Amino acid sequence: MKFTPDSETTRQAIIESTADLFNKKGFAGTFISDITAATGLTKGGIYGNFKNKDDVASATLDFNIKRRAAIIDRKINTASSYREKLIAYADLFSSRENKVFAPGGCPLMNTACEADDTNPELMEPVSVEMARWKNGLVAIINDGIQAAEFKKDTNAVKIALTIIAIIEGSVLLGRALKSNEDRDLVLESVKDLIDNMATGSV
Amino acid sequence: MKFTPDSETTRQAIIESTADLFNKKGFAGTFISDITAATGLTKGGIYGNFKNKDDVASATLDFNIKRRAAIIDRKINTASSYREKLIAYADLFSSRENKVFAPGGCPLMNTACEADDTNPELMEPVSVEMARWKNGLVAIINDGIQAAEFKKDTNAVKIALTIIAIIEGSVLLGRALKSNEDRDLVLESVKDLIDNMATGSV
DNA sequence: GCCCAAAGATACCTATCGGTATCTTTGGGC
DNA sequence: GCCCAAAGATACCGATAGGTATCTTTGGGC
Repeated sequence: MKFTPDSETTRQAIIESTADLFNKKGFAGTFISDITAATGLTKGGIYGNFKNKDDVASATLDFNIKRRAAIIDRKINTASSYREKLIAYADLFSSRENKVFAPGGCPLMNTACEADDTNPELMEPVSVEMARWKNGLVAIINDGIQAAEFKKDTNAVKIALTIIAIIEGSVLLGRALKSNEDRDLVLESVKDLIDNMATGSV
Repeated sequence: MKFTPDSETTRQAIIESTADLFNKKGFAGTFISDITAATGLTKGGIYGNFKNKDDVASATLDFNIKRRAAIIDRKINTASSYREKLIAYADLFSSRENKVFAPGGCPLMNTACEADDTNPELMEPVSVEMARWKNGLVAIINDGIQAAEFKKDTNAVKIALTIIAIIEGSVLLGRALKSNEDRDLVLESVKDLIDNMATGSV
């Protein structure tokens, strides 16, 4: 049976009800039987809408990445100053808000860890999104420098990467130490970092 | 056939030749066939020395964690001042030295990402080691405060966690962005963090 | 050099993996 | 209300997963 994507709504339903699965259990740890169980469909239903398991996995990863990005972008856009935009990042990932990720944690980190040495196809969108994240932060920082919110001698790329590192690191720490307090404490360092490059600070 | 651990040297050989495998491909992604291929043994040889795949995986994880800790501890102990000890951390994880991890990256991060929602047994040693890492850093910082190397108002736990976060984040960034430059740039922030809490700085 | 315990090889088992071929249902156009 | 395309269910496939039972080799004690 040649693969022809027919029912776009079913396809979307499969993606949505499988997004958490792949994020939690990973690519190798998620089986077609998990997918049929989660969707209530049978193999026929899955393979009528996707070429194979890889295909479901990439669609799902794409969905998780886009959802994450949308949540972040929405919040960032409401902030007025560049400083606030950066602060918003730290808040967004705190245990209080905690709605950036699908259950299972950051899809970028999860996929990077698993696919890195095994699945370049799955790794590619992660690299692309990570670069987008970095560039977005760099742009905010550079704009903030232009607007005299941040010091002129700020290394935008270094700060941008460090913010990402602290955020992702906080997610890892929170999970490994099973501690929201530790996670939130780390995220305060993002604010310190921003305060340090703000004009007016020493 | 009841399991009795017989040949300690074979057992160790299996662990050593499988350590990289599990770290790269993960628990679900590594098969018994991979283990026999890597060791040159047959199933009989494996199952004579290990109860099951879980057993090989935990032994391997334990090995990777201990190896990582040994490399770190050795280097930290050579540093004379507390400040140098902390600086040594950042250097240790830079792309120049790069010998902390088994191929496949940080076993703590890798295992945390995969096992977190699926395998509490495998997750446990990760939590233990992460706590040990945190406590070790906190101790160094507190000692440094006592020795007047660091400011009195330093939040030791926060700095310790942030150092870990930046280090682990740098590993993730390096892999996702396929960039050693970015990875090393992030690690400079660890030094900045230390400089900021050093007495003598503003 | 014989003997025997134990390490490891061989052969085999069941379950389930990803995937496919075919049958059945269903709902919109006429 | 009949017809038909297409969505999805059923039934099946070979390969291989993890694991076990049994055979074979081997080296140390005597």
